[in-house]
Amino acid sequence: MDIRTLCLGILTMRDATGYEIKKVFEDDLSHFYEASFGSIYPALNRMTEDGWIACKAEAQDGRPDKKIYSITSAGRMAFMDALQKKPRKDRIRSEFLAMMMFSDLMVPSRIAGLIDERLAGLNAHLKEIDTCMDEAATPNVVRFLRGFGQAMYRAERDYLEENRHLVEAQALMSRAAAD
Amino acid sequence: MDIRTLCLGILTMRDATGYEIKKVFEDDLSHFYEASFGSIYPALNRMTEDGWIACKAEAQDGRPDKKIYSITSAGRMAFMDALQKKPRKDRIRSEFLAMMMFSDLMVPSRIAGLIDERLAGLNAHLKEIDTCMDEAATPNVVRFLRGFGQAMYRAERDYLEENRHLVEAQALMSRAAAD
DNA sequence: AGAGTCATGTAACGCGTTACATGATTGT
DNA sequence: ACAATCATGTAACGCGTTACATGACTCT
Repeated sequence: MDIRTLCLGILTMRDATGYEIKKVFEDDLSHFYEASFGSIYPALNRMTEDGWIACKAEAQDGRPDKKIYSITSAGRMAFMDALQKKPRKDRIRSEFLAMMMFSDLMVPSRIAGLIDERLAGLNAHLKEIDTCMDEAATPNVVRFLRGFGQAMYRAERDYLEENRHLVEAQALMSRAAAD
Repeated sequence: MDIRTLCLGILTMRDATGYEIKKVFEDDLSHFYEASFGSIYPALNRMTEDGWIACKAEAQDGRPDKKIYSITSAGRMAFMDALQKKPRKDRIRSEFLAMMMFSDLMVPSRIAGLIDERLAGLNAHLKEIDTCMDEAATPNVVRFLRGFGQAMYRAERDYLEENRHLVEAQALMSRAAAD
């Protein structure tokens, strides 16, 4: 499921511009996917060529024409096919954890700083989810996805708080051994 | 932190061949990073050119020469620099969750099947971690990383078990409304 | 005054996956 | 017999990021 296919999926839900699709990525998918304009706009152009989506341009003053995309029946079929394929393994890439692996090459204050920043980020995410979870009118699916993010962030926060000593103590021991 | 830099980091811990580096990715980093030979071997070649690592070839019979890489002082400095940069945001890409977003386009049995498979995968991961967590002689850092994976897998399992109804019920309701 | 929102795009570039190529040895 | 382990690599290709280009309107 590349960005292209995901854009197509979003267009099964409603007509949208590239700009609006980006917002769906930010609002609903941000915890487990991201996409930049540099990938969204070319994706839309290509799918238009392929006949999977159609585009109506709306003139605006002082801004580029607004291009409202809608899915075609060929596009809808293509997306249904994509939903029948088995999802591939998650791709995760965490530089934070990769750095933790080398904690014995860092001074303790650096390790602590990294973990503190990470926790701050997690708490910020959680706060943000909390504020938008209250809103009624949120579809169940979006609730499910947001709740998923929430559960993961909480689990990570709890784990870090309880286990940071494993990397922080390790650094102290390596330094002690070096003396 | 690209694959190249991570290979360099692994070589701060011990000399290794490309093949062995791949195993470190599989054993210690698999929960939040992955790398294929197609990225590891070119990375090693390039870092050799750059003078960050050095290579000793060992002849073998019936197999390609074993190339044992070791980090140079220039390489060690480069890696220390990398550890001072602030880690970039995690990159996550979950096709499973992306598909869940479109649960109302799938028949209930398909949704249930996807979730069941996902749970099976999570349980398999957890089982695997359980078996290798017992081993003494596992460094604290590796414990920390494995424990991290464990905590995440458990959190996801629990979340899915408790909240799958949100996507499964949604599908039923959409279908009911369509009747 | 400055940040943020709306709105589209292109071009270069790097990164990494995938598939291919080779082939002996060891374990089930 | 068959799969897995050991061991290295290349080439094509796609995907996506990043930076750049443009510019008005609105909120603080």
